[in-house]
Amino acid sequence: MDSSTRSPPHPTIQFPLNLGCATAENINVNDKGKVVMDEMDFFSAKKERGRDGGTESTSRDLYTTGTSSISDFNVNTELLLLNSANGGGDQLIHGGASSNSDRKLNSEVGVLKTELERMNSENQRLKEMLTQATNNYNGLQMHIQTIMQEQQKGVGEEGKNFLGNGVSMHRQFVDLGMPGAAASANANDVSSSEGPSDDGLMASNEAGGGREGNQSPQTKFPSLNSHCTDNGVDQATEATIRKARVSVRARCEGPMITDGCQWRKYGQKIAKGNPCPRAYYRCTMAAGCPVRKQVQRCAEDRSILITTYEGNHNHPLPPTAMAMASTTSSAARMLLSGSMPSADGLINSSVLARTLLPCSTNMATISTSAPFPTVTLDLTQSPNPLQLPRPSNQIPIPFPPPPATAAAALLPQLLGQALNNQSKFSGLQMSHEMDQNRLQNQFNNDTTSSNSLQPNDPSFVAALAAAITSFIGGSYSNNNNNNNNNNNNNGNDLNGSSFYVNR
DNA sequence: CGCTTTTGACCCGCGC
DNA sequence: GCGCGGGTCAAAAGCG
Repeated sequence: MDSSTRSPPHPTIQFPLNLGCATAENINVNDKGKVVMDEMDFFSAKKERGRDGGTESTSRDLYTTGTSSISDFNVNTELLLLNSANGGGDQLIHGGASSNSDRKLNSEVGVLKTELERMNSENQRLKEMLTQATNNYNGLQMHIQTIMQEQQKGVGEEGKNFLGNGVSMHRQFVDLGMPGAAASANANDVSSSEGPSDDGLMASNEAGGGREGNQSPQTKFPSLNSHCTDNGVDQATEATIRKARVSVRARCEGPMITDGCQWRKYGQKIAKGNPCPRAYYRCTMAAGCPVRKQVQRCAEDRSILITTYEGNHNHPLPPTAMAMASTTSSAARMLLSGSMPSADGLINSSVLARTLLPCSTNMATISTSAPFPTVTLDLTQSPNPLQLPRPSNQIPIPFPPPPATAAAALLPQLLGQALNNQSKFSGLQMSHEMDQNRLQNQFNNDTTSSNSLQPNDPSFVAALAAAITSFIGGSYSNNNNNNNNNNNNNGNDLNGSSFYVNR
């Protein structure tokens, strides 16, 4: 694409990230005007010593031992100690320690050695604790999935599941042994690097080489019908979650809203009933990521862009992308949990809307009557979708940024939280709650220390306000991480959107 | 040259 | 069984 036509980086939610190395020395502005962080040089000390030509052997021995693997970090204490005596190592080795100073030095070395051994053992103990915690987490997750499966069975016995597409649900749940199992494991491996996360739960059910649901697993894997492993349940649930969708309606003049992810267009269709083409995108931030989205303009109002997300990422995400990812995950899980069933398949939005935004109504709709259960966020109906409960005048944000980008980035996060709260009632969100809280804390960072934000809670609203304020104040300088997401997300200046903050 | 976009063809589910 | 519509594939074209 023509880089000259690119719009300036879009503001996104700012996530103050202090890695302890953000000094004036390692923040540079590259030739494209972007602020970049220098890589931390953990070996600078080594270089220094190497240049000095001094005790290079000491540092080399230490570093080469320690950099083979982070997890297997072992300090060669013996070598270090032998050489650490400021040139006196030879004396220690060759028995030259006959003086009092040498004996004193020797005892100090012994103390240090003991201290290092103690720290090593402590490190080992911490690693064991981490392993145990991970195991506990996995066990809980398995337990949750089992409960979900039982609940699904219970619903199925009633002859019809809440999604209203029992046949396809059955098919999806039988998709337990799709060849994507290996890919799923890999996907989980990827996500596990960031700790417990929902991201890894959404393994691709298309990794088995095909379109989901196209081929009956009963014909492909007849033996899978009779028994289901826990792992299989996970995959089946993930496959089902992938069917759930989150739709965002926002006023946007550009081709897409910015959501922090990288997308690649793979198709375009003229859908019935809408002269505007529907574009199909898939996430390209990681190979095999199952997340897709559809982008289509509203037929009635061409300024409204409808973005529908499907699936969950199987890779680490930038913070702004996490917002969307958590939304889709939460929405899918809520729909799966059946916590808000409705006889006619259309769920009233009031509960969700009230939970989502106390001051706004009728902007969130959940529909299970569609081919796929869909949560729709309408950012266009209310002129104040993010109206905050402050008794003051409403003013539009006095900045030229694309407001709907912020709204689109914020609301999924809120929706995710709201949906999560809804889902709590079904008791199915234990692990996800952890993720949500983690995300929420990250989302709010130093603006709040809440461990369990509630959308109805004033603290939540305050946190939201802080986030928006943060977004407004520092958005332009914090968008580089997320707007390397190629050209797809560029040019979408959402000037026509209605996004206001009361002050 | 590699990546992305375009676009016609193809596959599949669903309703009649 | 047939046609329609949604979704995806993949070759060709475009672009930097």
